[in-house]
Amino acid sequence: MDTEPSWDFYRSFLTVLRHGSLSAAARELGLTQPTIGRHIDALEEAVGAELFIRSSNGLLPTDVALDLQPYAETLATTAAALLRTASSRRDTVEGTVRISASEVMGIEVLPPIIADLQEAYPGLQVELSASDTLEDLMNREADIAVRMAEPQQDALLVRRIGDIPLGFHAHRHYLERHGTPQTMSELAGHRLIGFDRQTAYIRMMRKLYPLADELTYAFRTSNHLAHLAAIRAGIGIGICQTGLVRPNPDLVHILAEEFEIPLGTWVAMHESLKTAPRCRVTFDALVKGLLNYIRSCTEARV
Amino acid sequence: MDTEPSWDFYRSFLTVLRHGSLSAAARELGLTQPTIGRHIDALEEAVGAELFIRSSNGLLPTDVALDLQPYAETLATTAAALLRTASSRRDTVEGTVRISASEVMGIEVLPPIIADLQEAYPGLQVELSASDTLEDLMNREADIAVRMAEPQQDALLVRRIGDIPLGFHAHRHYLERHGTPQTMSELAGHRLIGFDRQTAYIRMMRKLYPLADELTYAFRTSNHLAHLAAIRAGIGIGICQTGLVRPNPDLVHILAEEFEIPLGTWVAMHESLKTAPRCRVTFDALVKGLLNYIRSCTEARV
DNA sequence: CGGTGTCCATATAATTATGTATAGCTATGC
DNA sequence: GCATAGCTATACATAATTATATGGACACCG
Repeated sequence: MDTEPSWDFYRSFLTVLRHGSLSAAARELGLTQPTIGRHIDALEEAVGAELFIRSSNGLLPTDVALDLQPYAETLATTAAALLRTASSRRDTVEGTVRISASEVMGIEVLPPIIADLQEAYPGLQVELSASDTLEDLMNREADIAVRMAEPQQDALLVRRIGDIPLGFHAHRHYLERHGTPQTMSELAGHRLIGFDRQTAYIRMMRKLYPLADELTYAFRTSNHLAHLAAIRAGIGIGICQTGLVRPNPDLVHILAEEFEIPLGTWVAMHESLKTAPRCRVTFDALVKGLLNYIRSCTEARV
Repeated sequence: MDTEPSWDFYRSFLTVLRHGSLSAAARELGLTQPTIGRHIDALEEAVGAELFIRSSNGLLPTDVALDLQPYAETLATTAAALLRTASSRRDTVEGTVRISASEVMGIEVLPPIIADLQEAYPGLQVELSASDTLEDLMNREADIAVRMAEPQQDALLVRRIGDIPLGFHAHRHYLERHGTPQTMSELAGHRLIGFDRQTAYIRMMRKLYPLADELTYAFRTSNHLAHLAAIRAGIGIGICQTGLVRPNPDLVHILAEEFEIPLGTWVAMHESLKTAPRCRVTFDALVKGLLNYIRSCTEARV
């Protein structure tokens, strides 16, 4: 180990890995293709291993390169987190805050909450990662996360919001054509919208309502947004948050008395961010907004 | 945010933070003081905040700089981990593996195990971090850790080794002068070696043997090695691993029947490292070596 | 089959970053 | 009170890195 390679080489390495070519990586980083090529050469020289197999239509990563990718990704997220923290003034609510949430929450529930937040703090920029893959708060991939399962890590500031009620819903058009089931067992004859793969709360449902195992589904998707869209399109009967359909009078909550799954909700952020004003106010706004949202879900049922 | 700052600036920033001066950082990195100074200038420019207060005898970090330090430390450990992984050949046992262990384990127990390991694999370099502050396996601060508490994280490959027995020990010279206690209550009149602060197994001891609360101590230290040295020097009666005193016939295990605390022991590494040969063999060697060590502790009692 | 767009590799020129040398400041010790 | 040793800031020459320009390889398509 002669001398440590420039950390910029890691950035070039990761960008090539992501884009699959020197040229594309160069465009991404605002550099030129020969420069990126030299970086990769230098890194290969430094570690004594071939990282890419070059061809005239791109670079193919070797196994070694793939082994290194997670480290390089961590470097990138950490550098981004550092920059976020540094660029926000310490005494005012400014800068960027990165929120992680599930697709459904990020698209259906959070936008109005974030709108209010930004109304109050115009200097605050919000980066929303709406994805069902968990981002790690410990590695600072996100500053704040909305989670549907209790975060286990120490060093996290966690606030439990409550339970979002899930229930069966369908479009009025569908019910007019197929009738409205009055009991769980009547579901059997209906066009049901189901999930592709097992998630935590699907397993919970199967346990609480064993009937679910015997139902047949007309439409299945692993994407919760697609599931919701199917309900809204009148494809059939599906499960979603009761609060999501309330604004639309054409969507009907059915079997409200017979069936409900509570979906626990938490907001979490890293302990050390609680002194950063931009995180503090965002955390508080999410807590307040989600409490309101849950209240609205419950009111809808009455 | 015009263009992202060079990642090398973060390295310079961290080094200045650690050493407190541009000159010292420059020596550390093999660069020169003006270069480091320019890096800091550029980083301050990029983030729009003052990071250090310059004076003629060094640089004093601002609060902003201190906020950023943990991120920079993460960058450094990640870069080091990347380099460790990259520099080890994938098909052979070569390269550097970093082990984290407590001071006592790292100094008293592990060296012979590591010696055997390196006998078998001459190409393997071992970096031992013997410290009682936990290093985080998730952040790759270490590749493998020997822990006296069960690691809780997912994504860790954890192997429980068993219990290392702790007991009261004293030097023969001490016992000749002060007598050998035959019961727990006889400890009251003795010169005892105690701990400064509460650790997990001290709390456990107080629960199992409430007597401990009433004892008075002739010598206290929070450093386990110093505790052990005190026993070896004949200062009095103290607690240590039974296996540590066996090679020395002058050290006597007392109250063996009346008192024993089991110290649970685990070896852990990140799941993703199990395919890296250098980590795999080190993990296995630690497990095997520690199992042997525990066996030797137990035999010593008979 | 030739045109077009993509890619990488290489040589050369322009730019940038770096090292050297030096001056100025502060603390410490004799 | 002066000498020494530590530090930072600046000016300038140099070395290193970068961009530019070009050539060759491969795939796609009419």
